[in-house]
Amino acid sequence: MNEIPIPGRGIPTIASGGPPEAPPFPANVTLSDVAQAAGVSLAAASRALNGKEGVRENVRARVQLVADSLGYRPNRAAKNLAGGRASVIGLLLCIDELQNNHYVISLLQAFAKAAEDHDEGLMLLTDSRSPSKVVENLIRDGLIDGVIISAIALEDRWVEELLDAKLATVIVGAHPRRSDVCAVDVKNREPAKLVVGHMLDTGCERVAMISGIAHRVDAARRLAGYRDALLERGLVLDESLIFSGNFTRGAGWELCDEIVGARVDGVFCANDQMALGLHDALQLRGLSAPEDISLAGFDGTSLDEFRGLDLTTVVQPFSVLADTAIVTLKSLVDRKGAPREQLVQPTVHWGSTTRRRSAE
Amino acid sequence: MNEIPIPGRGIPTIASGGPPEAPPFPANVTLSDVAQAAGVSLAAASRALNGKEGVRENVRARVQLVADSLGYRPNRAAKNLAGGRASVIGLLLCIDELQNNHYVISLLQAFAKAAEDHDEGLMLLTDSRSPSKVVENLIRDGLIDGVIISAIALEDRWVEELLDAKLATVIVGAHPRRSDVCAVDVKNREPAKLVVGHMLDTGCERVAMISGIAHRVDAARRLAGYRDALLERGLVLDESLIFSGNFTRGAGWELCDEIVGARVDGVFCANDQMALGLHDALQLRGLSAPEDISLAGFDGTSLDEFRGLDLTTVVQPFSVLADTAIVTLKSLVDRKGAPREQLVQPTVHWGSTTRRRSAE
DNA sequence: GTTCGATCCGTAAGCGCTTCCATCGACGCT
DNA sequence: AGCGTCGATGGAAGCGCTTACGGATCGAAC
Repeated sequence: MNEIPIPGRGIPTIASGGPPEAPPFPANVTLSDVAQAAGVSLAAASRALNGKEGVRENVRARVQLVADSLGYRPNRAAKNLAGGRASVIGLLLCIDELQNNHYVISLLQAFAKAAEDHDEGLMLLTDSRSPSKVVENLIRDGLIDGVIISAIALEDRWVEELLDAKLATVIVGAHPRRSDVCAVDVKNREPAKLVVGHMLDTGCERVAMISGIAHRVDAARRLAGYRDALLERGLVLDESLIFSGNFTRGAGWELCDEIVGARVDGVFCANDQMALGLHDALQLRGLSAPEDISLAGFDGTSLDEFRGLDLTTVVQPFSVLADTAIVTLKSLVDRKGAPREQLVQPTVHWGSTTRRRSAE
Repeated sequence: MNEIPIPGRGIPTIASGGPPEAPPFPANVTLSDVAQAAGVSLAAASRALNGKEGVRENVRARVQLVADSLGYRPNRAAKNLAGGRASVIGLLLCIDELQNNHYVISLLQAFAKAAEDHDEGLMLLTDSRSPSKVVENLIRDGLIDGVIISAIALEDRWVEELLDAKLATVIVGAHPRRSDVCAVDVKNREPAKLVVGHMLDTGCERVAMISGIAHRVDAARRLAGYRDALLERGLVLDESLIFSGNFTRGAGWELCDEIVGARVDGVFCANDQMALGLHDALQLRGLSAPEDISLAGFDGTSLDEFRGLDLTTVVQPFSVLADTAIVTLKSLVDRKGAPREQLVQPTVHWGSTTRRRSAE
């Protein structure tokens, strides 16, 4: 079954040179090698391997089998040049965020993994040049099929440029302003409401929120979730309990005094980093969660943080996010169309920093 | 001067279509466009732009000028296919380290910037597949000129595979076992000695060290620097003051008790993250630096950490590291040869966590 | 049995670039 | 003046792939 006739392990390429010097890997197998071995033409082999029509199913299978057993790997440069997909995607993110933004790092990590899974190359693109410069490069270089862009902290100009340049683009993590761009995001509002609701249901009476950067959509949605929870329970919304943060650890740290002063018994932070900062500051003041203050965050990026803190948080399914984005981008590149906005469902990790429901 | 005759802003490509639909960017300029505009052959243009010999200097200048004014950008896919450099380099790192290892993140960031500076594309490679798989892909895909590999936390097999596959390779940050690989690293021993020496010279009498992962070369060198400082001052080396850490924040945190118990008045940590962990733990016990214990780290990755801690640390010149590595890789790719080991000089940031020399 | 259409497949033309090789002119020599 | 030499130059092949395009094959319908 597996026994496809392979033309001598030494593939019929150029004269194979002297006997003793074996190449480190089975010498490069080209599509034409595969075609020859499978007894079909170059064109047919290409069609077969790329799932295009115009090839009988049994031929396709045969070619596929031969390709596999020969260890054929398409040359991406050639593929791209000839007009096909290069199987390389770009990931555009704000380079400065890399340093301290756990969310961005998690995203990067997830995309690195997901790209491998999809057998796509991952080119790292950053905003260290002007949008138009970068976009220009991308188009001209011709070795990227599409771009995934983390809207976080990137000006809208980026998206504009990318779209105007007719590059396949998928946004991750924030709502697009334009109606012609695909976006993949996590649900923000609903889980925020869930967490805050839980805090209120388990004994908290004054739950504050440290919000994120005001103009960011995700921040707004999490805040909305917080409001929802309060309103649903008929509680009056105390605007003074909404502290404005900026998604950094420092923000949580610095807001500690104010928050303690506000005599709250619970704090929902728009992301984990702020929760961590707040937690540390509280600890320094001899206060602890959940005994003194219930604490919750968002993102799930601090779960790997060193032991000692088991934060309640809304865990972003980064790998799902990345996977979805890549699938979407691929279908965009193949002009198959794709849903404009996809929201994936996060899970809530109930850590030790919030009180658990006593009954149940 | 700038007035090179350009053949109508609409470059002579395909029929330019209707009048109103201007392309988002000056339509793709190919080398042949440039050649034509400059009045030379394709071959000559290629040679001119690539700095190869066989072109008169004035011709080269003219071609260059035309290329610039036309906004020519070589198509990397084509370039690569034809056997030239693609101007894309791979950066291989341990994907799991990305999450919590500040050093790796800084490295990544630095490389992203440096790559842009050198007009190189940056492909992110990870160790989520087996070395041979990855290497195989690289070779066959044919769109990478060479690989930079952060030896940190990667098994030696990676380097082996890469080298055996005859891929241009540069190691960053650790000493190679093989003598045929180029490496770029920061000086470890000397600055470690400097910092520890300073602690000893400014009042510390018992300086402990939290070492890094034992088998790692950088860890060993920093430890050696610590020893150097002690020995140089004729102090007896107390092995019990060397605590073994693992470069994580958690290690510093957890070693706090032991360290306090050892009644030391200074601690040199093999990296900043451990210093941070230790600092936090100390703070929680009501101890502070440098009043109670002088504290120093290594890497310089925590300087951007939220305010409140100004750690004394050996700052790795990440951008220099990245730049050097890329330059080295390029010359390797061009078969120009390169120094086998390059050590770049870090700077010491004297923060508030160590006592400053009273005089001076 | 011929004709038509659909389906499968092979031929060949590039994609944009590098590089080998032949050409060509200018120069220095006898 | 004639010849060899050498550097500058253009022509053309080809990197590995996709994709019109057209030829072959087969079944069905007349």
